[in-house]
Amino acid sequence: MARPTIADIAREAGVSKGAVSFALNGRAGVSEATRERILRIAEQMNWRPHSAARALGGARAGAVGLVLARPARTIGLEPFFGQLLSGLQAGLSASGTALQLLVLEDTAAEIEVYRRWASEHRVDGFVVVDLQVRDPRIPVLEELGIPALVIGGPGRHGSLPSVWADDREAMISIVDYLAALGHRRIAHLAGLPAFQHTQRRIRAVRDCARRLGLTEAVSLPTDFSDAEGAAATRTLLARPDRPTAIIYDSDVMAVAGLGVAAEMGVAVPGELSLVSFDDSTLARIVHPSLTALSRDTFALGEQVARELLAVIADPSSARDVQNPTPRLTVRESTARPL
Amino acid sequence: MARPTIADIAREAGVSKGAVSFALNGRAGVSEATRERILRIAEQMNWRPHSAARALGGARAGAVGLVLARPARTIGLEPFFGQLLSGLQAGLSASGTALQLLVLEDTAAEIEVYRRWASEHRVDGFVVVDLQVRDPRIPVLEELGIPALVIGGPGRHGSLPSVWADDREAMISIVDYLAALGHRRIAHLAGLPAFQHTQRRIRAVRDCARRLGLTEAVSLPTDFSDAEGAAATRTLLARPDRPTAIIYDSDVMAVAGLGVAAEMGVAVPGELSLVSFDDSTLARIVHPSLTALSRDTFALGEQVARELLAVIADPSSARDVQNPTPRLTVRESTARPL
DNA sequence: CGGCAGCACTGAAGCGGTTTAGTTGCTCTG
DNA sequence: CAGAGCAACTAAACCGCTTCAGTGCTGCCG
Repeated sequence: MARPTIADIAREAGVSKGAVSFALNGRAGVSEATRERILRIAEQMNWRPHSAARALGGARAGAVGLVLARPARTIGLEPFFGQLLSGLQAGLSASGTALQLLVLEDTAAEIEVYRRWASEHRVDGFVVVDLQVRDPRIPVLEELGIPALVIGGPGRHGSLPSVWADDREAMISIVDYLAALGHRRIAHLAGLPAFQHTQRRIRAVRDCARRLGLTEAVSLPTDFSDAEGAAATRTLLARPDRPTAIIYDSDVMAVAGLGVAAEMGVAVPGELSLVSFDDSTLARIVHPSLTALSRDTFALGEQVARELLAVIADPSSARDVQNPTPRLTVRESTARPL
Repeated sequence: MARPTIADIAREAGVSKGAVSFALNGRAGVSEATRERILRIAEQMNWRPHSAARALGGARAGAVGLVLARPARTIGLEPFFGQLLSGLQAGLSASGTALQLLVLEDTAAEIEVYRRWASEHRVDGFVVVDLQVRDPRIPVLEELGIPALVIGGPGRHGSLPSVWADDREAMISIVDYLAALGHRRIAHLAGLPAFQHTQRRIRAVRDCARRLGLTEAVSLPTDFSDAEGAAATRTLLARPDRPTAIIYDSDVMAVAGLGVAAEMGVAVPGELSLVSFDDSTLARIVHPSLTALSRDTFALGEQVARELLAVIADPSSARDVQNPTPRLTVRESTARPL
């Protein structure tokens, strides 16, 4: 038989469609004996719910959306996203929820997709990343009234629940570590200034430098690309009073910076210490391996999935959850300055 | 009004639901004047189709599936997938088709997902990657009778259409290039032997070495991980008659190998030339930058999307399409041997 | 001018579930 | 022992859209 339906099961079991529906969804309304009989028949007929039919009738769509507005090519490169994706799926698969992924170029298009997917009932909720300073996506999602979970914060993300890690503490731990090694001239290659996390990290560096009396700590914004990371590193290293340590907001930029140092004949870690704000296999496999801030991105993804599913099931359960503060993993790229 | 339906439009336009459906889907059955009136009203009411309702009634689900059986953490690292993903989406978005992505650990689970998604009507077709030697997924997909497009080949992929590039020619171009530089001891760090493309590349190296009289060309299988890439490189470089050139099946392994060479004090490209079979930003940002085989993975994704949509629209249009053979991009990691 | 093809459109029947308003038949209670 | 209360189940509506068998009406041809 091609694709049995609950009507087939009902006929076979000699009950009504409604009874079958109750039985299959573990709801009250059928006796334990009948439920088991129905389940056995469904199993034996190899029945599977038709996701569209379920989504109709106002029920859940059985999927959540993750929309990324980034240049297509950075997405494959950032290990962060792969890890996050896997974690999300691990967390979602428990409830049989699928993940709809879309990568596109800008925030305007992203917002359009939120609108479309929400009105097409294609997803039950969204995961929002790369929180911006005055994020235009927030009011749209609030207006749509669809469950959405923000990764990042604490910060302005309206009424939407979030999962966040303490970027500020993490950045302070890096600067403290470098200062303890004896570094006085520290530079920070930040990401896009439009992102909230970039702002927080820049502020953390500034505050920390002030506290430690490091007058020369600078933060330079970039677009997160390897190209700008390399260019900025080159500029920094060409200065007469070049920094003895550089902190990169992403591992890709850190690796690019490492390449520039090698090219310019600046010894790492002898003459220059490098730290990446993001850890990944990438940071481990280069030589010298990079001291980096390790966070469990996979676990973050799982946590996000759990929270989002909770909000979908019960919108009033929305809350902000803190993810453990990332810890510094010391490798070969940092040492005392000469 | 909350979410207008075609019934609302029909009432507003003073026609039947059927007429509205015809108008909105560009089908015959309404006059041009009526169609425009209906479209204008739909637009004005901000109507969007309910994807589930459409998928019911036997129509399309409006999504295709990409299921990857790989360790979760490699997925984020391989730039190849990110690029492919973006390309796929670029190709799919034209027809408003979404991509359902799932990453899981093994092929058995992958097959289970094919079965489930197909019977739940969640997707209209699948993209299949990492073709294996006797791929168990092929017969399942054939049996399910659902459109599926294989990336990779030419090879045994049953009746399923494919998009493929000539790995063999590509590998030969690498070996020829290295031989022309004067290398005689060439090693090849291959990927998982279970993959068809691994086998093809190994055969190409062997045939080419024989033709050129390179008796010492060896291929070592790995699991594509940076760890095995590094370990195998270490083993090779520790040999008394160590190779003067190493070809890596992936950029991640190549970067890991580069790290090992630096660590062991083997100069690249002075004492050792390195070539990666996969190009990406990664290959460009390390120092020395890696000579690599460049293919337009984004374009590949687009092409795959186009072909898959064509097969979904008309199963009889299934065919094998060749993607341009990748070309070698020479960078800093290759030179004449000492 | 009758007949017939073709166009524009209607009305209703699904698609495969969920949900709700009954309907039985039974037990329990006062 | 009447009536309430409940468990177990049925029947039918409904979700939003597609599809198909009609139904008028027009226009053209012989």
